[in-house]
Amino acid sequence: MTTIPTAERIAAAAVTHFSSYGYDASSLARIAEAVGIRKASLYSHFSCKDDLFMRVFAEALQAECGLARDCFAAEPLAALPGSSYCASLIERFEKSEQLRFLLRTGYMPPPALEPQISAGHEAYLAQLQGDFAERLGAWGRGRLMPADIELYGEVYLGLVDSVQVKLVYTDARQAQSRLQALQQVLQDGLLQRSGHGSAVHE
Amino acid sequence: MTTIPTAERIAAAAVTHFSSYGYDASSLARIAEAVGIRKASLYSHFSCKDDLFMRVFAEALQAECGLARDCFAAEPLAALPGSSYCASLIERFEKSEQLRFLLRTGYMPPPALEPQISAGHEAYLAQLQGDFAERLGAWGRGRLMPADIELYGEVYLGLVDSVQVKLVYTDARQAQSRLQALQQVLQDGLLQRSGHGSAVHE
Amino acid sequence: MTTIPTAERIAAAAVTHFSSYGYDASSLARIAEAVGIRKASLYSHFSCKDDLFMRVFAEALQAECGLARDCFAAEPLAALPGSSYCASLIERFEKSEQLRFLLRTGYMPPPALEPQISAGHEAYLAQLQGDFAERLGAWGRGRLMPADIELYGEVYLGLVDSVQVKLVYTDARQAQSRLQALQQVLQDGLLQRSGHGSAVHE
Amino acid sequence: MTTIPTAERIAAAAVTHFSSYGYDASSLARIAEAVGIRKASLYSHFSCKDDLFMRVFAEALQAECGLARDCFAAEPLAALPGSSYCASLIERFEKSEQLRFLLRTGYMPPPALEPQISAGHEAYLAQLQGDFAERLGAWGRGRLMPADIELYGEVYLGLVDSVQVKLVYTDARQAQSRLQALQQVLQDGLLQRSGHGSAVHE
DNA sequence: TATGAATGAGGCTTCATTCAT
DNA sequence: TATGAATGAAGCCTCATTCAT
Repeated sequence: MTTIPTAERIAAAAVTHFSSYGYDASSLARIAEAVGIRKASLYSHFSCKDDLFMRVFAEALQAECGLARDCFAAEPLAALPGSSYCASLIERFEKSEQLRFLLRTGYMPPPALEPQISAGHEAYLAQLQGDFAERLGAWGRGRLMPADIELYGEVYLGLVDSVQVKLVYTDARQAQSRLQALQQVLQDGLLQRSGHGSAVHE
Repeated sequence: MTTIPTAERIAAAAVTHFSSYGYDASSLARIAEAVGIRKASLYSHFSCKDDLFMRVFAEALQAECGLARDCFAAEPLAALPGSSYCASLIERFEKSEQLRFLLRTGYMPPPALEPQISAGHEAYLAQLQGDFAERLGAWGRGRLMPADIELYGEVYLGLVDSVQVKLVYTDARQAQSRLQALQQVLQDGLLQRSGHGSAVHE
Repeated sequence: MTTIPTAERIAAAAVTHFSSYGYDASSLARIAEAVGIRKASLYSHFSCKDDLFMRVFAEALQAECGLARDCFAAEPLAALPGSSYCASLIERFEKSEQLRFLLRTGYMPPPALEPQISAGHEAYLAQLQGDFAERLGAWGRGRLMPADIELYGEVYLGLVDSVQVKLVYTDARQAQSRLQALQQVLQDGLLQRSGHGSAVHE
Repeated sequence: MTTIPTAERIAAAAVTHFSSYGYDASSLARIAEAVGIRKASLYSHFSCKDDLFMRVFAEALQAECGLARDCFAAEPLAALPGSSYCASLIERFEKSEQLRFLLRTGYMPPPALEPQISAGHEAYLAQLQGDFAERLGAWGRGRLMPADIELYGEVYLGLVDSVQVKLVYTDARQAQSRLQALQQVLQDGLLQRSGHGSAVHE
């Protein structure tokens, strides 16, 4: 029987609120209420609202980076590179408050925190691109030129953004059909460039 | 010598503030100050903050829909369908407060206004998809199957989302390279499906 | 086909609002809205809120005084003095916005208007007492002493206040039963003092 | 040396203001000022203006009910039933802010609070009537019929209302003469009905 | 007579934060 | 670690009133 540390419960409540209402419309009073403590008690764990926000952001980002890495690592060589992670995104979106928080508050962070948020986001995207490139290299078995790898890396990031937008805007179902469409075109292009005949299927 | 009506000046200031700080962090006091009137005077023109927000949103959306339509209408038949509009997006983003407002506040609208915002956004996307499909049909000269048109319509929306995200997140330069990458793949696919040889260029 | 002058329509709307919400909670904006004109137009008819209030108050008071006078004048000599007016109060209360206004805003007038309101109210009560005394003299056919007439005049005002309070607080039905109880006792006393035997009825 | 808790000082200031100006014309800013704290500090003790109002109302009502009960309990059996409480009302009115608040804000409570206010008021009246009836039974030594007791209960409430109205409207002196007049008639009636000869005095 | 626009004052309420306990 | 109380700043909005048209 372990009790969850207060700081963690605060972070969890914060994720929920920031994700639902954004930074400005989330009030420390309501977060405290959700945790079941008084407003002033928050300051025993976090120095200010920004601190709380940045900690949950960093946590969520790190978690996402870890999951992404795992997805890429576990992906079969023959699979369309990066497809596991996209599937994972869609699958997790409705279950994971943390993921929703990450995607929703990436847009329009409080101006004061923008630099750190952006830096974190870029690191995440860089990792994705790197993982994808590595995977793509293996998938292409040397038949893809560096320029192709770079091109498709960019395309892959666009695909991820697009899926994320669809998740945030609408829902998992529509994100799924968008993913399929984009992956179809991505795959067609890759097969063509990697010298496969047009008859080769996924 | 015409003077700009106060209501329009308010709307303009509102677009600036909402675009820069978001709905919650934009205060009517500062908007009034930017216009050069007193806070209470706003209420001679708008019934409340939400009303002001929705009006500038509707205006921005309508303007964007009009510009999109114009782009598609003026696009050469041989051009990659929808490329004019994407170019227009990137070109206008840094100049047009209204466009920035539209893209930035599409994400995380105030919960109370979410339904109307979403409805507007969906209409915009539907128009884009319709215009693209029509253009694509003409471009393909009957060699594209309906399923292809549908597939690439979805892909085109993904491309637009992706470019918009890149604009909002980072800047026009990165949005431009992403656009090029995605258009490259889009074009490759279209050429292949429409039976053009690989030598055929846009 | 005659049109009702705007000033009268304003007064009518004002009576409704003041009666329902009191002076402070009644806003000129909503009164204007009820009339179907703009707020500023009110000032073409009344110089300020207090002026409007005092005019409808004076009107209501005058109307009530007139009705009271009529009630007393038309009352059969044998009737319990003042009973007609009390019956009239109860009967009119639910139909007459003006009466409700008078009774409700008599209590707690805006401090600035208190002197005038009080003066008006006292004049109304004085008239009631005078009319009652005259009627009572006739009813008693000289068998009541001046001290009795004075005593019962006070009692009658108490009865009226009490009925009015019951109307304002609760409803006509309860005001009716209170009236009956008080009149019973009033009558018993009068009969006794005027030397009637206990068999004499109203 | 005990310090008065802030919440109580707020309540006291609120009673003063509500009693003097009514609900709408009383501002939290001025109440806070009277207490010597900042406006925002009020919210450490009361959740909103209505909450503050209802709390002081409940307190005042409870106090009044207690005092009424005490008056009836301490009243000599031979005294005119309920006369002690009426005397107490008149005596306290000018000294007790709480009593003035209760009587003044019973009329025209803020519409949103009307139900609770009314319920409280009715409970108070019911208690009065009950206490009076019990006292009257003892006073009559079995010579009063139940119908008489009921009749005079209603009359007593009318008497109380009438005295309260006179207190609120005018002053203690006039309330006193009204009380005397009404009590005279009440007593006359009771003596007659309880079979006392006309020579029996109070 | 009517009104659109403007305004100073002020309404209630919430905010993040501090501090003594 | 937790909290009750306090607070300055700021939030949105409504008020009665004025004035030029």
